[in-house]
Parts: sequence; C-alpha cells; structure tokens
Amino acid sequence: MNLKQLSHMLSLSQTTVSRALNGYPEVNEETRRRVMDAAKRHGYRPNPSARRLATGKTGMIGYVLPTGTSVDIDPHFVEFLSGLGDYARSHELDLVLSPADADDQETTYRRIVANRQVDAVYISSPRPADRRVALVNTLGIPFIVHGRSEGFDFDYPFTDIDNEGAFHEAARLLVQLGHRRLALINGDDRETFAIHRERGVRRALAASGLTLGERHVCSLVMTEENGYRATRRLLEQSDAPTAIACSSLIMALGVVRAVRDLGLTIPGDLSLIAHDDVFPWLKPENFSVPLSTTRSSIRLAGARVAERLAARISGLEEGARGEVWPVDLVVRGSVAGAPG
Amino acid sequence: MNLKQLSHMLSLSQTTVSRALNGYPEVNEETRRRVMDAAKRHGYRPNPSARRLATGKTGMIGYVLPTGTSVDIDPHFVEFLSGLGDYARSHELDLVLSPADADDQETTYRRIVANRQVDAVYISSPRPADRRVALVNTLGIPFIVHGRSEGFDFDYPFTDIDNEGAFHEAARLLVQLGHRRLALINGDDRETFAIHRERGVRRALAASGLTLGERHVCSLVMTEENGYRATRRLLEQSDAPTAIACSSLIMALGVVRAVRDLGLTIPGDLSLIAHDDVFPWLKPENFSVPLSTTRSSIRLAGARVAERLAARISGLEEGARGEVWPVDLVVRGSVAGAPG
DNA sequence: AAAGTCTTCCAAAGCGCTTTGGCTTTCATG
DNA sequence: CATGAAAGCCAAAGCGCTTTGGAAGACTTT
Repeated sequence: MNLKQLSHMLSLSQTTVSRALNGYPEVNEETRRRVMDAAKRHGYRPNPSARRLATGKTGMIGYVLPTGTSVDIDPHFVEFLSGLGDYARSHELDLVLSPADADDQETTYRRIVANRQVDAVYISSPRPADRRVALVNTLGIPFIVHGRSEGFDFDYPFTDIDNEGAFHEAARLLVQLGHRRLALINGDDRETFAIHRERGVRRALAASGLTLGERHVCSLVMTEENGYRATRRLLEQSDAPTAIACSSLIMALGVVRAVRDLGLTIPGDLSLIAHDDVFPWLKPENFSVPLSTTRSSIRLAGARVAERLAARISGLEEGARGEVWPVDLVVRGSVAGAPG
Repeated sequence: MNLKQLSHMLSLSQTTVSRALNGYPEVNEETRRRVMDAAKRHGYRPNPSARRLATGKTGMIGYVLPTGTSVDIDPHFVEFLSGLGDYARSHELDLVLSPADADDQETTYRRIVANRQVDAVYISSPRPADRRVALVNTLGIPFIVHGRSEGFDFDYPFTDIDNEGAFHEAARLLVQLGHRRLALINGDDRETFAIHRERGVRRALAASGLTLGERHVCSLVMTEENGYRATRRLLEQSDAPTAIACSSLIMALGVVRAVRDLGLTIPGDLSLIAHDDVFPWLKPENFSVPLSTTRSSIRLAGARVAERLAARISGLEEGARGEVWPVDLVVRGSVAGAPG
C-alpha cells in the first residue's frame, strides 16, 4: 500500500493525502480525518526510502563505531546504549552504527554526512581538541558530545558529568581522613574525562598543601588486569599510597585483588574510592568490602543524549549549551582514616 | 556531485555511467576506465537514499534491540558487536539498531521488513520456539540466528557454540576428579544456551550414575550479585556441592566472593569452572585462583555472523545451514579433586 | 456587483539512482 | 554483399514520497 494507491481509493490527490498525514494546515479537518482513518485501516506506512530521498530526513541518529582487531569497545557503551535506546524507542528513532577504522574515523563521518545517512550524530569519549568534534561542527550536522572536548575556538553542545568535581570530592574526603599519600588509577589520560579527574584530585590535594606524585598516577585502559598491575606497582614502591582513587569499577576489581595478594586489607591498609557508572551486573555495595564510589548513571546520560539529539533534529534545541551533571559521592566501607 | 552531473561532464548517459560504476558487462572497458577515473577524481559517491529507492538494497544490517526501563542490555553484546563491527567495516556495512519494547518486538520486526530498512537481520539470545525466529522466517528477510532456537518445523541458519558439549566436558572433568555433588549456576533458563548447558551437565552426571539435584541448579540473570546469592544458597544447604559449573565470568566473580565470605577456599573446598566469552576487561587467568573455563570468543561469533549475513545478502549463502562451534576447556587452578 | 481573501485541493516537478527496452555500429558468417 | 549477432550506448520510465505553484470555489469586503 503506497501513497498513490491510498490517494486513489480516497479519490484525493497524493498531495492532499500526504499533507493530511503530515499535519499540514491547509487541509480540511474532515478530510484529514477520512485520510487518517483510511491510512490506519489499510496499515499505510510511508516508505522511508522515498521519504528520505524527498526530504533528506532519515529518522536515524548515527554513531561512528571505532573498530579494529585490536580495538575493544568499552563495556560502558552497552549501558549508554540502554539509555539511548530507551529514549529512541519511544520516539521511533533508530540508531545506526557505522563501524570505522579507529585510526580513520573522519572518512566515515564525511560519508554519513555527505550521504545524509542520519539526521544527527553523537560523539563519545572525546579527547581535548578532538578532531571528530571539530569535524562534525564544520560539517554542520546536528550533534551532541557525550563528555567534553577542550581547546576549540567555538562552542558546541555536550552532556557531561562533573568528573573534576567528583574526584575533587573523593580526594578531599580522603585527605580529611588523614591520608597524605594519594594515588590515582585513571583511565586513558588522552581522554578528557581522565584529565578532569586528575585535575580534581590535584586540586583537592593542593588545597591541603599536598601533591600527586608522578609515580602515584597511572593511566591505563580500564581493565581488571590493569587495575591489578597499577595497584601492585603503587603499593610495592617505597612511598606507597594509603588511599587510591580509581576511575572504574572494573579496575577496582583488580585493585582489590592486588591488595589481597599483598596481604593487605581495605580499608585498614588502603582506602579506596572508585567511579561507578552504574552497571546492573556489578555493584559497588557488593564488593567484599563495600566500595565507596562517585556515582553517575551512564545510562541516564544515554537517554539524555538521545533526547537532546531528537530536540536538535526537530529544531527544538539550538545553540551550543553544554550541560554538566553533578556526581554523587557515596561513602561505604572501603574508606577509613589513614593507617599509622 | 551526482550521476547527472558526472555523466554530463563525461558526455555519456546516466545509464552508461551507472553501469560502468556497478560493473555491468555491457560497457567498453576503455569507457569504464574513463568513468571510474572521473568518478574518483570528483569524489562521486552514489546517493544511498536514491539507490535504496531504486533497488531496495540498503547496505545495512539490522538488529532489534529490546529495551525498557527495566531491561538491561547484556554486556556480552558489546563484545559481539566488536566482532560484527570489525567485519562490517571492511565491507561497508552499517548496523542499524532498532530499539523495541522488549515485550513487543514483533511490531518492530514487521516495520523494518515492510519498510525495507535493512537487507538482513540477526537475532541473538534465542529461546526455544522463539517467536522472532518464526517471524523473520515467514517475513522472508535474510537472517542469521546467533545461538539456537528449537522446536520448529522448519530449518533456519544459525551460528552457535556447542554449549552442551562444553558443559558436558566441564562436568565430566569434575566427576573424574571425584566430585559427586555438582551444582550449576546458569543463566536465564528460558534461553536455549542455558538449557543446553544444563543438558550437558546432566548427561555427564548420568554417565556416572549421578544426577543434578533440583536444589543444585540456579537459573538467574548473569550478574555478580546473582552469582553470589546462588553460591551462598548452594553452599549453605545440607548437601552442598563440591563443584560448581557457572555460566558466566561475571557470575563467577560472585561465586568467588561468596566462597571467601564463607571462609572456604577454591579449589580446596570447591572446584569451579565457568564459561568465558572472552572479555578484554576480565580474564579468568587473573582470578585470585586462576579460573578454569570453557572458552569461546563471542567476538569471533560476531564477526562470523556479520560474514554470513553479508553472504546471504549477496546471494552467496543460501539454505538453512546451522553451524556449531566447538568450545575449549581450559583447565586452571580452580579445579581439584573432591575434598574429603 | 466587482474585487479581494481564504480555504481546500490538485497536477506535476523534483529527489538521484537503476533498469527496461531499443537503437546504432561493428564484425564475423554464409 | 546481405545477414545476424554482439558490443556499446542511450532515452525514458520508474522507485514513492514531498513540495511548488497554481486553481476553483466560498466567503468577505467595498
């Protein structure tokens, strides 16, 4: 059932039927009702391919997925996706993932924009002066950045959490508890979130005349194994830290294992605070010693990004407003006063 | 730059240019070269929207993503996606995720098929007599099932791993080591993979005249917390098992925690084998006691599914061939002879 | 009553591609 | 030298929708 057939059986022109269906004003309400009715009864659904060709609108949002045999997709992605999908579903938006060589995403961005394959895109895990952000900005496609980039001479819309504030609070708490030697087990420090977190820790330490030693900060891909290694390295050095701030729950698993392997205890020998993006399958309160966390649901962020993308597509949102969500500090058993 | 312009500057018809570009035989090789050349030089890329309208082909594969505020996407998904994306990238295929109400995916399947939004779809985490499989089968869109459904009067193409064989081997090993009371901590037993795994364990036990007690099998969503709870329940009952087969590495984290909480040790008091889908961020050899596993890369499965989908789209693959991959049993420190 | 203004509808022109059906030209064949 | 086939090319008809530029009729206004 296509427009032609439908309009024929209504003895109306395609124009009128199209307009009736798309809510244009210049059609009699009575007629509109008839059209709507017939459309529903015959299960008419406009052919999206035809519509896109005519309008350029696709009803899809895009994401360029960095891939490669040695490239792993972050498990956070799936949680973000849950939220995004949740919103997208209720608005009949589809998400198209365009896999790209992790080292050459530009080609893919250009392609999906040139081809009008999606109405908007989002960018995640941005780095300072991220080329993708600059690119989509000049390409002129609506977009939202999940996280933040920095160092541009233009503004852009983003949704981020207050990583600096979160880690500032976490570090401040640890300092208040008497810790003097803090360490930071961070994610890849080429990404902005990691930079912000480090900044937060440093700022809290500086406020008490302390510093974050070179050898007390590790920046690694967030795996359990890296959490373990980093912790071993930290705790086996001469001025071992008495408290660790950790960028991920998964790494925290490794931290806990390392501490145990060394015959130490949490929080007796080491206090630990990790960032929790809220996974349904791994909860900080269920760690052998309940883990203190800075918490922010990445899933909610996904829903929010989808919402903003939809708003930008339909012209309801404009400008370059960046929003920064506060992060909760949840104190549990893994922190205590500094030993000794 | 569109076809019209390109053909105009080549003083050729759109027909010829189109055919030259698409590799049709009825065009002079010399001409084809000229066309190809000009196309490349001017960066001509056929407009996909127009092409889809004309051909019906989209260059996209689809996945209906079950969503809902209380629906969590499985973290395995991201690994599968890595593999899928990896293959898709090298073949210029995009993946469109269509979020659907988890309780009504049919509408969405019908929509994407009716609208010709994708060339093929895949289905994951199938259940016995899964309605989605029956649906796409009747809808006539090319598809591959990742995993298996059962109980149909038709065959369908799938790629699955030998879950039954894997858990059969695992259980057999445990029995050989003298264990008489095995338990199974399984995933959601409405899904085929869980049923197959249970079957594998039962078969191995039966071969030695043993059985899997009702109270020795747990079917739960695969979270750390559920792994913990199941283990507590199992080990605190009168005829506690001396060995556990576990369906996921994430649950195994909970198993280990519960064992520790109870003051027991692995493998002294309890032997443990878990299934490993191979996550880059959590490795069985890094468990406090290296974990024995049945291993199969879900990422490779993703790549394979993409490959088969591409083959079906282009007509290279037909029929309903199901393929079942063997699973490796990797023995590490977490298994030992039965205590006592 | 003439002139303007809405209201409501339509024919037809795209959107950019593929494909059908045919038309030349060339060339081997009898 | 006529003939048939093969090679190489093209005009035009879709694909199914939106949108432009009217046009007819009803209704006010002067």
